[in-house]
Amino acid sequence: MQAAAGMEPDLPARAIRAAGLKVTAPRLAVLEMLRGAPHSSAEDIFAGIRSALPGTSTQAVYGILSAFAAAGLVRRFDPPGSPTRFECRVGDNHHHIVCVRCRAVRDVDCVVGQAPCLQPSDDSGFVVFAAEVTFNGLCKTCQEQAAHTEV
Amino acid sequence: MQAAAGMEPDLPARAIRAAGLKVTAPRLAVLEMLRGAPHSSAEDIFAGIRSALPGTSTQAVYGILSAFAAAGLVRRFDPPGSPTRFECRVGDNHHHIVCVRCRAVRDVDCVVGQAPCLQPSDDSGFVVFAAEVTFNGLCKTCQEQAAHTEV
DNA sequence: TTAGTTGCAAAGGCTTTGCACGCGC
DNA sequence: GCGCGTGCAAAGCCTTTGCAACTAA
Repeated sequence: MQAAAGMEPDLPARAIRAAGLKVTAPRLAVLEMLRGAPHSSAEDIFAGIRSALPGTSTQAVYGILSAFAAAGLVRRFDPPGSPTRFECRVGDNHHHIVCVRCRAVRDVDCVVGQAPCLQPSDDSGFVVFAAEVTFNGLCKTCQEQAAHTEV
Repeated sequence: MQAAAGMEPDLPARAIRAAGLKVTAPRLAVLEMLRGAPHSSAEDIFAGIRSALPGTSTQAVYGILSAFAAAGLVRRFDPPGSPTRFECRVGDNHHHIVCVRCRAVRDVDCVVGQAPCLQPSDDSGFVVFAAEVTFNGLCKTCQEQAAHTEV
């Protein structure tokens, strides 16, 4: 978000249009929210844009996110046991660490490099499009708290 | 765990008891069903054991599966967009290919070997317990059908 | 103008929770 | 006998669907 003179490139609007979708206020709000807060759930986004666009409903957010995901504008991510998250980073095949305690999500790049685990040892006739890697762990904060709890 | 004369080893019962859980008819049925049909959902299992144990309810199945998962007897697997699946294979870190069309699930071992992608490039202070790798693809059958449909 | 989007309402699927009865140990 | 596990009922959360009004193009 760089202030500029005259006409801004307005990246979000361009991205939406480039994806073949119409540019609307709710869509802009959703995309900008997602740029600022990756790994947001539909509910998070709804809460985040509610103040700016009071008329927008949860279902509208779901619809927008579905449209974005279908257009390849955002990527879905389903952490086990919590609602679907969305993020803007698409194209690069990064993965996620999820804290099993506080559900925090963090991006990580795979050790292997560009195309990480895209090659299963035995494809069994499957054609593989993409690989989702989810690391389950404990974030730093939760490690400390868990040490105190001492289960 | 060697087969013995006279008394059957009764693996499922032993496994349940070894996990510190009481052995009951529904639990045996669930575990045996899972041995024969890996990647079953709670609903699948419910349907599978209903004939043998008509009194067992869906909620009971959920409870049993939760207890098994907590005891490390079974492993949960959440394919994006479909209900949670369960499987008996635990300990070995195998992964899954999911057909995006028919939702079929297949086990695969990772290319890397024993501890596949357990080492994220940047752990950010996280302690990683496990890595879930999910390959999204198209199974052989769906490939052929998709070729005809020709989207 | 025209097609795509939004708003509103409602339903749907999957899963969890609460409490009394029953069974394994 | 004791305590865990089950059965039954109900609610909960997340998400999708349907239709009318609206707005971007």
